[in-house]
Amino acid sequence: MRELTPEDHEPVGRTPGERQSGPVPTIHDVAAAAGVSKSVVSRALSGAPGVAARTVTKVKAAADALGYVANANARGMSAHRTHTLGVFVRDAATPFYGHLLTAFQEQASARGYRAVTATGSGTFPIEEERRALETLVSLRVEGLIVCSGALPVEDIIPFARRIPTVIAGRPEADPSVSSVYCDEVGGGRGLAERVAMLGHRRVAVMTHTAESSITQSARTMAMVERLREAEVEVLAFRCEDFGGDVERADSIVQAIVAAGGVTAVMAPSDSWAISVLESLRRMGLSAPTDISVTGYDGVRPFTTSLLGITSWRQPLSHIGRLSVDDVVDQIEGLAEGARHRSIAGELIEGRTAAAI
Amino acid sequence: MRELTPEDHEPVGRTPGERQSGPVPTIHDVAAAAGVSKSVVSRALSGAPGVAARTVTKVKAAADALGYVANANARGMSAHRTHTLGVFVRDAATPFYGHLLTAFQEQASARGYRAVTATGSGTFPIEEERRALETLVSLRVEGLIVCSGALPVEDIIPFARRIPTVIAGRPEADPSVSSVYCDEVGGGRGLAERVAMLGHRRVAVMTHTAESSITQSARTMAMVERLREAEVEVLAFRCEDFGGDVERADSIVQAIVAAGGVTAVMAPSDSWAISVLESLRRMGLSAPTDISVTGYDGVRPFTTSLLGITSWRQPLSHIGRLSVDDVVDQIEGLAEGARHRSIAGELIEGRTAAAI
DNA sequence: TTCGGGATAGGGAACGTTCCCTATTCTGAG
DNA sequence: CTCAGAATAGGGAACGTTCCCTATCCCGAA
Repeated sequence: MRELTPEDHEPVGRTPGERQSGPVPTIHDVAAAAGVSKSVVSRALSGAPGVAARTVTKVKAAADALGYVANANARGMSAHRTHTLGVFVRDAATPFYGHLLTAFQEQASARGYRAVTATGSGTFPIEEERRALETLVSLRVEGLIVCSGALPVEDIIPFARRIPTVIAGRPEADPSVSSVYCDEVGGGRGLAERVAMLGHRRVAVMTHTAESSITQSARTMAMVERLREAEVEVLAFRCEDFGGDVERADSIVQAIVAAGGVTAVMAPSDSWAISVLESLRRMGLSAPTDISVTGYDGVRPFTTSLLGITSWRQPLSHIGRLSVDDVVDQIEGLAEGARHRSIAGELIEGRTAAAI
Repeated sequence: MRELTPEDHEPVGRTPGERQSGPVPTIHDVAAAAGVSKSVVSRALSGAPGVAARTVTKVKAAADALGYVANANARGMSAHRTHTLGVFVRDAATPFYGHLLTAFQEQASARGYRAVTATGSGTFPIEEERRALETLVSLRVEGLIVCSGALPVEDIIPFARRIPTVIAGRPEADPSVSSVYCDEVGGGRGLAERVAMLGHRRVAVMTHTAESSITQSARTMAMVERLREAEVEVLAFRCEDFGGDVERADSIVQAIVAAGGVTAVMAPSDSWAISVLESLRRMGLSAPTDISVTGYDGVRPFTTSLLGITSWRQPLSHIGRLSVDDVVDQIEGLAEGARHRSIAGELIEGRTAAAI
């Protein structure tokens, strides 16, 4: 995208600001308007018993008229409950995290909680992620859902000791934090099995180290393992970055082609698979004619039939739902201790991988 | 995606929960640990003057040792400031909103604010969106950024009267609320001009009503207008849903093909364009050979060269940045009143639209 | 008529901060 | 040695709620 200059945005108009109604009304304002005490207002609006029906009506009318919205900060202080879940996702712009976010929000409200989200950006330094969790804690959220392929579990544990926490979307087996994830080993192996069954004997796997992505390293290790079991020759290529960076992809694909005889490339994500396919295209090659390509994640819009990526689908809405259930169960004392749940994914039969 | 059964997730393990360290420490705990008063702790940690250097060191050490994180609720109450911006996006799973979210977060932290996000899901009823804004207000955010193609401005104005507010990513000219958006008229017209220049004389435009999407109706109206100016015959097809729903797309595309002689389809978004391309594919047709197709938005991953969608790019990170600047300027009294800023987008020359 | 007791309303403390104001300590000049 | 005044520390109110406890009201029964 070209850099936009200041000239690109034209002020269309501006009107003098008349912020009305003065400061935000408090419970005292409502009490005064309704001619009752603040205690009565509190009970009337929260539906607590001990208030006459006609008083409730009167109070509600006064609250509506003033546009009263109770101060959640004060409520949190006094009631020692915020009914809020803190969600951290590494990169909201990625469809993978975006879908998780939506699932969290839906299930949280189904369970009677609000979800407050803090986000990073793809290139977030780890230290910033820790600070984001701290921000969430400062809001006194009652539970924490952490979605980051990068933040080490040791950085999460201190928070988990204080607040019910779940690590979502990545394999984690630490006994002190709950986790919900799509079975990465099963997924990596399943997809690799498919590639082996298609008859490929020399396969390039794009790998991560655990430092750069805990999730993706687990699945790519499983791919390598399963391919080797099928006596397939495996060539590993490091791709430490998160999404598919153009130059990175180009150089990796060139190296793969230069290695000679490779008939399939297994990318660690759909995003990377797209970058690989783009690189191949630039080199005048295409999948699966010249070389097979697989992705991983299986989330819209990557799954469009136009691209037909052969991939492995992670049931994100299910992961989201179970994650929220886990923290809420912890909060409400319905569950004791950390639980680890691994959910099965499934193969997406695309058109980018074919028999040799 | 098939429905996952409970059998799909296997508990991997569970350990007895030992939530340590008791309740979250307060400023009093830190004060006791450091052997000073709470006032000194407050000043030491906030960097306020009037505390001896060695006391600051001592207090910080005590706070670290206890894992003290100040209660933002209490701080907000006392200081009458929360340094928090409330962001509402309609559907976090959509790359369009996801990118905006990232931009908001980055610019907010650059300006010294934290951003708290509330999300809907594509099918959010309007009433729920209003409640989400109320939730944000209850947190006493200092500013509000609203991103929803659907929520009518009348529902936003009551909030804008109380709190600095900006409507982001959609054209809005109401004098009482700021807005930042990509020039929808310029974009719709620019893309239509391109289609006309390619020689198309009979074009299908997929339109929205303002009720279903304020943003998309503005751009499609501009498309229709510009095409008519070029004396191109325009056939309008309603597509009230938000993203590209498969059956919906199929029936619309069938209607377009049945209309006969249409050489180009202008979709209201890239998401819809993909659905249209998929439908065409199912019908054995392809773009641009049989019919040209254009999208709108120009955001990753829709912009992949593999799809090569002819589209119009909205500079989302720029929109995000200016939106945050606008609310923050309002909060800090650097700007008086509502401002409307329209930012130019640009044509993406793809391969799905060609000369007739 | 009086009184008990249920229904309803009000008062006040507490939550964890910040911020203002006062108390104490320290320093150096006269 | 005394004292002014700066530097530093501490005390207390306030923020807007909730929640517990007490006060008031009203009704019916004795």
